This record gives sequence, C-alpha cells and structure tokens, in this order.
Amino acid sequence: MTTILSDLEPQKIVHQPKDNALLNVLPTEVFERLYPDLMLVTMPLGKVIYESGVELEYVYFPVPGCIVSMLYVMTDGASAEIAVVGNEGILGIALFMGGGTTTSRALVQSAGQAFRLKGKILMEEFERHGGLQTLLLRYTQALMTQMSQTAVCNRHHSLEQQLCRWLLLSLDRLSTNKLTMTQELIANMLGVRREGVTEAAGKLQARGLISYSRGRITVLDRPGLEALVCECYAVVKKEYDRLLPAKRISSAGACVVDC
Amino acid sequence: MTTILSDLEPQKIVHQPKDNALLNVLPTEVFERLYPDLMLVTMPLGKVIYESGVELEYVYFPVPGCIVSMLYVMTDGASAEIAVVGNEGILGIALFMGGGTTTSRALVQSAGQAFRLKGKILMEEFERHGGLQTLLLRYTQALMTQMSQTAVCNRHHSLEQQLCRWLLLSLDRLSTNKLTMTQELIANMLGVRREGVTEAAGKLQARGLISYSRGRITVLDRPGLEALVCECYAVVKKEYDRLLPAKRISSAGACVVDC
DNA sequence: TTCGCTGTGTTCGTTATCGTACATAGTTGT
DNA sequence: ACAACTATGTACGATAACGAACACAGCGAA
Repeated sequence: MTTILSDLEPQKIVHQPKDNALLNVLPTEVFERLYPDLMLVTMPLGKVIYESGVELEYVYFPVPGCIVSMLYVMTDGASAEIAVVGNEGILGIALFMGGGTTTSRALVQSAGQAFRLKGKILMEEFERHGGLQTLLLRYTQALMTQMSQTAVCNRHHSLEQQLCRWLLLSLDRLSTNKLTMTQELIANMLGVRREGVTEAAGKLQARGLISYSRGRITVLDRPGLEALVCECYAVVKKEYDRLLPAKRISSAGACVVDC
Repeated sequence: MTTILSDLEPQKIVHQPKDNALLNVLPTEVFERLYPDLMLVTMPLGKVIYESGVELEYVYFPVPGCIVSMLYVMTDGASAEIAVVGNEGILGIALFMGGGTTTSRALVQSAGQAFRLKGKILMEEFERHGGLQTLLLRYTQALMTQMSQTAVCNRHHSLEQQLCRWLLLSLDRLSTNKLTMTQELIANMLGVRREGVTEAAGKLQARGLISYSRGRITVLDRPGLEALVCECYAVVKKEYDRLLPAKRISSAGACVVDC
C-alpha cells in the first residue's frame, strides 16, 4: 500500500484504513481481502471526485479531516448540497446500487486523505453478499436520511440554523475544531448568498460560539451550537449511530432482517 | 390471491401485479416465487402505511392510481414531503437496506390499491441475490435522486414551480388526469401554507393549465405545466427512466457493474 | 513599500413567503 | 330549504432572504 502525504495536511499523520469507520467495522476476513488494494490518496480542497453523470472508477473511504460534499449544480450554475461524506462513510455508492453514476457532483470541501479502492474490487466483495454488502446498504440508508433531512431543513429552517447544522456536520468529520472554509464556499454548499452567510456567521461570532477570519473558522462552543441548531442535525446523527454501530457488526445476512 | 376492491376506486378495475412496474420487470422465475404471497389491498386516502421509527412488517407495490408520500413530520407538527412512491416503485425499502425503520412517515396521498407482501418473503428473495436485489437497489438509487432533487427544489425554486413539479410527479403515477386532492393537503406535502397553494394554483388555472374545485384537480394542459416546471422534474424523471427500464432487466449480478 | 487579490462587512431597495384574520362558495345531511 | 361544514379566496403587515453595489481589511507578491 502506497502512502502519499498531502502538502495541505498540516499534521502529517499517516492514516490507517481503520481511521475510516466503515473499513474499521468490516469483518476481519473481508478487510484482509480488501487491504492490499487500498491506496491512501490526497484529497485537495475543491477537487471534483466525481461529476454528475460520469461513470465511477474508484470508491473512496475518507479519513478524519477529509470531507466531501455531494452537491447538485443547476443549469444556471446555482448549487445546493445534498449530503456530506467524511470518515464515517464511502464515496461512490452508485457503483453498488447499480446506477454507476449519480446526478450530483462530489467536491472536496475539506482537504485531507482517503483510501481509494478500484470499483471492480469493491464489487467483487459486494457480490459475496457478506459483511460488506450489509454494511454498505446500511450506510446508504443513513445517507438517505441525511438527504431527506436536508430537504426538510431547506424548507423550514433559517439560514442561521442551517449554518449551525452544517458546522456541526463538518465538525463531526474533522479531528480538530478548526475548519478551513471561506464563507463563499459555505454559501455555495448551502445554496444561499455569501452575504447571508456573513450575517449568520457574524451572529454566531457575536454570541461567542465561533470565531473566524479569512477562511479559518474555529468552533469555540459546540454545546452552544447544538442549542441553536434545528432538530435536523440530531435526527441525522441519531440515525447514523443506529445504523452504523461503532463496533463490528455481524456478517450474517440475517442481520438485515432482524435489525 | 385475494382481491379486495376499494370503495374509493371508481372504476373497479381488478389490478394485476404486472401493473406495478417493479413486479412487471422481475424475471419470470422470481415473479412466480413471489406471486402466491402477493395480496391486493386497498390504500385509503390519508392512511399511514408506516410511521417514523416503527418496524415494517409488509412491503407494498402500488398500482396506478395509488400514490404514497414519504414525509417527515417535525416536532412542531410542520411537515415536508421527501419523496413520492407510486406504481413505479415499492414502499418499505428500509427492510432490505437493513435499517428496518425510517425517520419518515408514509401517507397515502391518492387512494388506490397496492400489492402487499410479507417482509420476510421479500427478504428471502432479496437474499438470493438475483434479479430482485438488482432491481430494488436500482430503484432505491432512483428514489435517492428524487430525495436529492426535492432538497434542491426546496432551496431554489418558487412555490409555483414546486407545485408544477408536484402535479407532474402525481400525474405520472395516475391513470387519469384528475387528482383528488385538496389544497390543504398539497400544502402539507410541500411544507408551505395553504394560502400559498391557493395563490399558485390560481395562477395555473388562470393560464388554463389546470382546473380545480373543492378537492378535484384536472390537468388540462400537461405540456403547459412542463414548460413552467423547474429542471428538477426532468432530472428525476430521466434518472428513473435510466435506472428502471420498462423492459425486463438481466438477473445477472454482473449487470450491477457494467451498467 | 506598494499593489493587487481575496475574504469579509454593510447598505438599500425588492421579493417571496409567512402568519393571521376573515370572507365567500360549494357540498352534505336533515 | 336550511344548517353545518369544508374548501377556497383575499387582504395586510411582518420577515427572511435576495440582488447589486461598494467599502474595507488582511495578506502575499513584486
């Protein structure tokens, strides 16, 4: 396995596959089959991992610090984030779901690293219908919950609450409390104006919940954010915890039925 | 197989399993295994098919005319539609995805009928890893596209455009151009005020695209609606067509890889 | 040091939608 | 025919977010 360190990664930590939650809970036997084909790659900020309608060649298992947004870009150029994927998940579910492509773009929102795997290798393992399949389908259901709740949140909640949700979702996928992220970028993700983000972020800063300057956001008071955020955050978080237990899950297919 | 006719169904058509698009494209061999356990049931308007967090016992394959909304209900009672399921799909994907429950409620939005199947029977077939699994996973991906696009639409498009999208999605799942649906109900689905729907529907009626009175909506000019609707409708429709071809798909697992 | 770029702050008029309140018109049951 | 109810219509101020324009501030490069 080749290890490539990113210039953008300040701490120069050499990540292990187990840093990705899905790889971590795979049955040992499955993990060992995939291990030789896992390759650590850098994920620079702004890189398009896959584009709407383009066939996927690889899947990616991000490690903490790397966050990838799935966003839909409209014909007029406006965009909206559908879901976010970090070290709790995998990029490229369209592969095993059967479509091969999605209508959304995957864009690196926070630079970091990910373990890359050839789609073909993943599919071979998926088709053994063991622990990997069970796990990936459960992950996909969690992702669907995130998408649903994004729709609900877009409909009903204020920009300020959505920003809180977005910050908390990001924080959960990082190893620090500092985000490297301009307001412009956040606005693109949330599908709102940059000025709107400035105003909402200003309010959060005034309350002492965050501090930021020129693309560097530090979360100072996470409980404070959690007090302000809408229920959408907790709904999604709870569903991830339910569907993807931190401990290893059974590789028996029967688990699908009785869980 | 027992046939129960709904009092609400005006035409008294006896539906066949093949009226559901998924059942229709199953490999013959698979279909014949499921056939004895399919039961036609009525789906009255307003019935809750499954509730957030409650374990599913059955899955349902609606036939044309029956439409079920998946909606999220917030703690304050406000709601928003996540996706809609008709004769193109199946209700109860949480069963085979492994979660067993979802965070949304499934509510009959247009009365009709559906073929009901015990979850256990579906799972036995799913775990044969043949045509049914391939098909259901592809359907799930299409459903995810619908959810995503709902999020995008909620973010960026006007109520009038969303109403057009909603009408077209409904129309696609009906066998007529008449919907039985009050503006109040539509408002709950779209997560907006009833007055807003009145206004938007009034505009559509003024343009001669629809006519309505007291819960009966007739679409007079479908191309007119399609000219007015945002891109979200077409994106979803195209993805359903791509993922779920009308003709029977291969039962070979390999299809998952090369499609 | 100075320039120029990028990121943030601010303002102002506009618009869509909201919340509330109430009016009117079909429809149903007696 | 009448009452009661349900569905739709309308109006009005409030509000959140928009679009556009511009000011300013930090920071790196020449």
